[in-house]
Amino acid sequence: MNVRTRFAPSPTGFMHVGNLRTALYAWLWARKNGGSFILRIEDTDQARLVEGAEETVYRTLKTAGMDWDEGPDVGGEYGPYVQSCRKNMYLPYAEQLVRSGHAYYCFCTKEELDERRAAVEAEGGAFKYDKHCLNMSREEVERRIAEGRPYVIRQNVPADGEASFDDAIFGHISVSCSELDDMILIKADGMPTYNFANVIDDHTMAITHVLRGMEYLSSTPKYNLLYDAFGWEKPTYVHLTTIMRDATHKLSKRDGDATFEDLIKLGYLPEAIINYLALVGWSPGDEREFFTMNELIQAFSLEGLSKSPAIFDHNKLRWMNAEYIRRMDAEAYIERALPELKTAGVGAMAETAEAKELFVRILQPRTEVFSDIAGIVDFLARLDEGYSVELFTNKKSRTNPEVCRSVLNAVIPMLEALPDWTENALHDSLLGFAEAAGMKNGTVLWPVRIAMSGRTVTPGGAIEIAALLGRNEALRRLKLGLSKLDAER
RNA sequence: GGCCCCGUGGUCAAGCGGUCAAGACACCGCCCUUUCACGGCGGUAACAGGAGUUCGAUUCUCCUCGGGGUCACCA
Repeated sequence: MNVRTRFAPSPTGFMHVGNLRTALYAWLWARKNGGSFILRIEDTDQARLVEGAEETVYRTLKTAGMDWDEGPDVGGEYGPYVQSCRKNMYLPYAEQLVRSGHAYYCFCTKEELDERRAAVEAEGGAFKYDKHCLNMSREEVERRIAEGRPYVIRQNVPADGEASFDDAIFGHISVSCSELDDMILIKADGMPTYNFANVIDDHTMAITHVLRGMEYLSSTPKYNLLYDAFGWEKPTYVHLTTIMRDATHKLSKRDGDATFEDLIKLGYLPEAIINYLALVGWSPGDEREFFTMNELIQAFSLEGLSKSPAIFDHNKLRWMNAEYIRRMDAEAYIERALPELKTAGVGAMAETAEAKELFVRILQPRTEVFSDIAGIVDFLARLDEGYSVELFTNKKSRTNPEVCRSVLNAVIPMLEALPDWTENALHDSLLGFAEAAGMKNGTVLWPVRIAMSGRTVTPGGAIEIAALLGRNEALRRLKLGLSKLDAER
């Protein structure tokens, strides 16, 4: 079988990660089977169009590493790929259903319907269209159409019997026809509804596997009535579980959950996001966790798809992103980190090859997300001189104000006399002093690092920081630290 | 509310009648160490509840409970 899958977003805004995962699974399934992945834009709701949303879809898919064989921008044999451009294709199919008795014209206005709905709901009932226009004579229908009265075309759902379909992961789903409403196929503006356009498009585009969100699970039996009415072969349905923010809320842009592009801006790597996302709701069945796109294509299977919703775990995404960052080579890392260093105001410190290497060494194992960097290194650009003298006291390093004062008093002139301000020289000098003084390394290095950073937690240690700061600034900070200690006496 | 779907540690998730119920994230402890991080080692922690079926249920069935979805001229 020539597998054809599609991703059919409506251009109503940004692409959240749930959508992206749907696209990913559809893409993987097509690629795994040597089939085609089709991009289709579902813009039948003219009121909800959002400027630029289509480009966002293209951009997101591309940076996520997915390509498409057919779509609005690349064309294809089954075009057009934008539903509004296919507008004229749907009506004939709807009329065919009218002729075969599977659909009918309806002249009830939205206002009338709202009224009836309100009345029924006021009594606690669930409104269902009452087939009010079903038995209108042909002549009457034609007369009204000739008068120019607005109308819709509705599906004529049988009064009884079962509607059902088979889902690749949920199995047989069956619902009684009496539960089903006569859904609108063609709207008053002549546009098809999503429900109808979907059936027509999936069929005319020869889609073999429909991967889409869970929210369509309960309406799919209705679609199948349509397939049966046309006598068409049904695609394989694969309904994907929802990605949740927590146990009771799904992820949504509206509630401030990050979109794919938000995550990219925050400094997440596309490969890490995709890798993580693939694992939310799908398992390869073994213990592997790291996948390249090609490995995902190999490993992907419908059987590995989960039936229950999954909560999006930012924590784990962060961890996975950190893993990807650690695996970058130094060159790629510094290229990505440099802009962050610049915004932190330490770009000038990262100009030489040695300095770059040093930054990579201290930063790469500590970077979970690139946007973290600025906050980690900003102290290098500017010392917050108001730091508390209490920072000098650290039990594990066996320091107290008295010890720190004497260390700094000894170390400042020693470093001033250092011929070369290099990591090696600083290392030998500082550790040599510790040994000579019979102190733990930490006892010497702690006050030096605190004075130079004003922080208890820093990337790298005293030696690295001193090297980065350079002789003048490092000594200035050491002297400042000493004077703070003296002032406390 | 009707209908549909789901229910293994805090989270992801393996399991598909017989397991001491994997693994990962997070958390905790220890080691390494120039703080933190990285790395190494170890630990806490789960089959929602109740009936069945069966020699035997996490696994099959039913009920309860919990959660989600859906009931638009939105997709």
